[in-house]
Amino acid sequence: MEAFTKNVMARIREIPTGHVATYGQIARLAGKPRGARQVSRILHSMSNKYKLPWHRVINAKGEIVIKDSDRQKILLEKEGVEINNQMRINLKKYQWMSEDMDMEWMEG
DNA sequence: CGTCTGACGTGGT
DNA sequence: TACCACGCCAGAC
Repeated sequence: MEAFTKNVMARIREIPTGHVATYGQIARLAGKPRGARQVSRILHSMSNKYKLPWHRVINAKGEIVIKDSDRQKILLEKEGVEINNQMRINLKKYQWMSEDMDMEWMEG
């Protein structure tokens, strides 16, 4: 298994309950800014085996895009994350602000 | 090895 | 805001 893959799993475990992170965010934290797709692959193949909080990872638009979206929606709602009918989450409100993103909210 | 496949991101329209 | 095209790169085969 690649070091990157291990990093990704470690980062996913750091996502706090009640918050979400995007695939790209996890990829950056794990050292590969362009590795978002790999994060999705890792989730798909390892989340079961390694018991990862896979439901806390969504795309950059704040949407749940997987087939089993209802399952993910339920898991997130149990943690207090609001999701609308379009399977969308308010990232401003629920995104996990990890160390590499401390400039995000300075734009205004 | 070479080729294909995504639970994605970004920039252009 | 929504949609499209293209780049990305670890695994499966």
